[in-house]
Amino acid sequence: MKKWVYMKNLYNHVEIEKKWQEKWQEQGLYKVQDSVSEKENFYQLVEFSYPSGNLHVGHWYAFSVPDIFARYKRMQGFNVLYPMGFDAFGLPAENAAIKFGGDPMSWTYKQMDVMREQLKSMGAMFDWDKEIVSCAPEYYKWTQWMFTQFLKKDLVYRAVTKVNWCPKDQTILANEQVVDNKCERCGSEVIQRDQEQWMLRITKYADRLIDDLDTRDWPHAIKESQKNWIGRSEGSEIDFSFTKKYTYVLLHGFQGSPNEGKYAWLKEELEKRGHTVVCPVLPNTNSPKEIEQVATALDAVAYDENTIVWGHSLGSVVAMKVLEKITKPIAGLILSGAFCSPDFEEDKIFKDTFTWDFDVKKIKSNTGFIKIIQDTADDAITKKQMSEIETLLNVPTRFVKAELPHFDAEKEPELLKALDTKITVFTTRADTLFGVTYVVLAPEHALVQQLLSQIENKDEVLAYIADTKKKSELDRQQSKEKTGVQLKGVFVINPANNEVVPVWIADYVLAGYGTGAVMAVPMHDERDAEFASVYNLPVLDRPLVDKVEITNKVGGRLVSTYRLRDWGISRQRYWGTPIPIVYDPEGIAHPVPDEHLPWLLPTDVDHTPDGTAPLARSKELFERTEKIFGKGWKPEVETMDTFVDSSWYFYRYVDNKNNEAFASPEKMAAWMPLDLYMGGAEHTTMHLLYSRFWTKALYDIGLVQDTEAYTVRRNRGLILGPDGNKMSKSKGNVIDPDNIVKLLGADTVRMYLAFMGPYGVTTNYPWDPNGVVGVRRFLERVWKLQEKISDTVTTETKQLHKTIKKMTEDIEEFKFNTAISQMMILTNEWDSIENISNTEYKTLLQLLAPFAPHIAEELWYMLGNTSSIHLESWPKYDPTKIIDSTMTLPIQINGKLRGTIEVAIGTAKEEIEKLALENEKIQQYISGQQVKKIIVVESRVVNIVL
RNA sequence: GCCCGAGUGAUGGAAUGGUAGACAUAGAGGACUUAAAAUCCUCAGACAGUGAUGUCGUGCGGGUUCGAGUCCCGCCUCGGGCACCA
Repeated sequence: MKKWVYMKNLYNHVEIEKKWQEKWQEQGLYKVQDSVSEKENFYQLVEFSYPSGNLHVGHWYAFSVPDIFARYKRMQGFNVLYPMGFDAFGLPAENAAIKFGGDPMSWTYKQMDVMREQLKSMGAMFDWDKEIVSCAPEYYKWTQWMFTQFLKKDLVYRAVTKVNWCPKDQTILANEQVVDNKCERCGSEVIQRDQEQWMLRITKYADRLIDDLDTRDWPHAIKESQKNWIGRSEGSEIDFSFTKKYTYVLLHGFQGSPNEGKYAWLKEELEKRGHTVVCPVLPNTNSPKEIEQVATALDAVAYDENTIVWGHSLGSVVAMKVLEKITKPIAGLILSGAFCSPDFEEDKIFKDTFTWDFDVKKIKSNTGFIKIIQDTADDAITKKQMSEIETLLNVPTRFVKAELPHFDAEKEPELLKALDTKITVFTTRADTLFGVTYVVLAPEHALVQQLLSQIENKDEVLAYIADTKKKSELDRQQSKEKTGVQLKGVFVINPANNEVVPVWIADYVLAGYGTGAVMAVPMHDERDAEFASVYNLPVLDRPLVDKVEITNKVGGRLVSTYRLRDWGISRQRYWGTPIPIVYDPEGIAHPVPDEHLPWLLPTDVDHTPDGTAPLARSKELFERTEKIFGKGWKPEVETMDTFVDSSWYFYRYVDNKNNEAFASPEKMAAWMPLDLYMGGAEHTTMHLLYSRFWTKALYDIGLVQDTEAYTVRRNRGLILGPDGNKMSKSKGNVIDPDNIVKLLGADTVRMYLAFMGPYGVTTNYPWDPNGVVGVRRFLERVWKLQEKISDTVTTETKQLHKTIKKMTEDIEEFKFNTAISQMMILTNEWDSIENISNTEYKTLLQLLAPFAPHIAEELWYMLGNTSSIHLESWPKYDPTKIIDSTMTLPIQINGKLRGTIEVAIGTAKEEIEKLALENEKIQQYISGQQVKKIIVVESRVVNIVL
């Protein structure tokens, strides 16, 4: 840009742009009404911005180029909403506040003030009355409200992520805090536990999120990567039962009997599977005594390594007492509806007839595995009791939903699942089932722990599991050599042909995908083949069968499995939307009722991160909770992922001041779904997927009318530095838009960004400091063309109408670059003619207005107009005026261009053929050769084939 | 490895299967100027030729077609996404 100096006298952009920005604001030129008679609404949106501070070229590209389209649509007669706001929660504000002092809130609001002024310098048609700010209580009130609505619809739940848990310290440990599977601080054995975290059930929508993509006018790339991300694979779950048969002892509870539905049903089901089942009648079931019940249970069977004991309710207490007494270890202990203290609301009759101390050491050493399974909606025992027994035995509880509370239904499939051990594999190749030569479990698979007592090479297996745990995710990904260990002594049966196959563990099988277990078919699967060759496992070439048929035949299930995981939204951070949950003294979570929303983010918090949730340090928050809900109530101290805030913001723009609802149905009906959503490609699998899920969830609850919130989506690319690299301070290639705007004007910057290449494709364009000057020159040319206006000229040039036509078509396709070049072609032509008419020039200004709103407005008023050019309509071309009378037709010989002829439009084919052949130059080429064929493509080409 | 997308002058980029390189930048020459900048005019894919003109030319190799930057097959390179996903 070194050679260019602007001519102050000719066109003073600084003055003009400032003047019009102020006037527009005074006039309220861009105020948007919800409906304007005879105008169709058009809602265009660009992803709102994080208030990071200075506006960079990327912001200009993101917001000012779409403004061209918004203005164009407005001139086309649409009532256009093109709003702006701030995605204001998030980590950078916390970090900045730490770095520069102060608190995240005042820092954020200060940044927003700066950015708002910078955004205004673009001359965009934002209606600032529509602004939204995601960190404002009046906004996050609705984020919280939606969360509680989702909670009611079971779209929110807790507890899925596996975390390291120290049962003594009652705390989550980071991987770094676990040494040799022991707590770094207290030395207790660390267990892997499903930590309760707030999760959103996005996987429930996996199918719809994939299937509805087909209805969208979105870039192919987005659809592909969302599909990829969700990762649906359709296949079968197939059960492989163990060769080993057990003797089950089923112990019923207080006032129970083996004849009750679930016991009888379980007995039948287990016997069907070849096991022996003993179901003793425990004496005096209405007034049970420990001594006689335990004695009866002990007499029921000879307890040995093939015995599995299941105790339900009080039966779980009996079971534990049995385990204290037996002399040699059994295979396993399963407890359901279990407790270890008589801490019931009313005194139970067995309170004093049982003893409530347990020899945990003895119990544990007398059994191969312990499983606890509890009903989330249990009404017989309390959460506290569940937590007590978990702590007592130091075994993670599996929470399930029973058919009836406390597993009191006739049939309880979850119980059968817990009792009947088998390996369930997921496969997309059920057709290869006959070729299975072994089965592989993920080392973390729960079954491995359960099988431990019967594994002959226990030490080797444990060592391998420990090794796997030591490896970081990265390590596991990097080393592709297959490793694994056979679980010696453990075999399963292939349900298709009853062949007995060995079971292995290997870290190439992932616990988090499918069922965490695979059937290995080395004949048809590369990884299985690799593994088989490392460990010399057999490879069987068996005929393929029909997937569906075989799945049904072996009692398997056709299922889809997904790569997509549920969305964990809990953040141990300060600057975010507080999760509107409070806990009662029993520790049960309750949503904060609507009347207490917004559930305010406390301000009395030292937000310096130290790994714990900063809100836990807020005195005010805890006092507020007790004051509203009562003594012993505690607030949730986590905040939400900021992607939650941005999952619904497009609904708020249409009704941003509503205190009664997140948006009124009328306003949503007026504007939603978005007609056009533009944004960065980086949001493809996060924001775009989350917000789609959010919309569908709102739709299912009946809060919105759309299953998809945006009709058309376009991604844009990046603006690179002049050297073709991503702009970064360290590379010294950062273009500061403020400087260029000062030097060349906002109009020039907007238009240059639009001129670089087509918008809406994810191509990255380097900023050319010289290129931007070309656009400035063009604007000056337009300015100077005023001098050529003459009242005596009334004819309109053909080129003008061609320009209108081409620009209209190009803008519709976001090809602003060719639209601009067409304007340049027009002005280049005008440069070479003497005079132009007033109306022609006015039309040019109208065409220019969306691109360069300030200069167009200035010139418009200079022509004597008294109302804004931005209230004008987009020009229409006259089709009769673009018809040429003659045209140049290329003549090819054998497809090679050899000359051109001028012909009148509408000349008959025969005549064109004749003219072509008569052409002097063409004659030279033909010179005596035989013309085989002449192809005349109307107003395109003539091809002579020799 | 798998799945997308893209390869056109010195550069950004134009081209419903029909005159490849519009428009713009950079470049060369000229006009204006004491001079420079700005502005205006002209040239400009490569090679050969004084020239008219010819040959070649859209990542590479094939193919379809009267005709291919564009469609098909096989590669190469770059960019993006996913990745031991069963």
